[in-house]
Amino acid sequence: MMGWLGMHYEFYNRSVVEVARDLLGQKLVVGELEGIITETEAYGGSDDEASHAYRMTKRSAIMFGPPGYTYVYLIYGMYHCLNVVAEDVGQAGAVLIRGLMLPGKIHLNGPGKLCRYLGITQGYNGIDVTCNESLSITHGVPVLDADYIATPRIGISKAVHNPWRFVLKSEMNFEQKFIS
DNA sequence: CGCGCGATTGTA
DNA sequence: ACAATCGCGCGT
Repeated sequence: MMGWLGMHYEFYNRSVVEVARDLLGQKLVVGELEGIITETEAYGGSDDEASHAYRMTKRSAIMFGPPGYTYVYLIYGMYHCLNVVAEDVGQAGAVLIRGLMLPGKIHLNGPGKLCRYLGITQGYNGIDVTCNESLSITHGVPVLDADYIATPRIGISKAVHNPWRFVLKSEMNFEQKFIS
């Protein structure tokens, strides 16, 4: 395919923590909607108790498969979460997309709100984002080391200390406007 | 086959 | 703080 600006297989075929970090600033395109990824989290395999792929199950099997595929799951019976599989085949890993900045400064903070706005449901599970029309990830804005922070992951009860959540600093400022 | 819980969010 | 809401995973 000529003129394809999307991230390639090799981009996702790396350490899931690196992929999570490097997805910051990239552009997520879903149908007619698009936005810059502002927040991610890395989830691993048998070494990560907080991950669905801590053990291989029917649901988490896709996290063991080839990188670059979507992993969409239902959480709390009412919200969906969008992930992109990382690491090589046989090595589990996926990046949770937690924040998106749309044109017009519309900020989707939170994985559930993000999927609800974009219309992402279970039908988006198992899509190869490196060659798909309805959902793709392309080059966005440059992100320097000084532009993001790493923190512990949100909403988990195990492996709580791993600093595998990545947030663009501009989003941190954005969030802080709503405190107090 | 039954049961508890979760990578969340909006409301009180 | 807490309810909403349901499919998955694990134990029986």
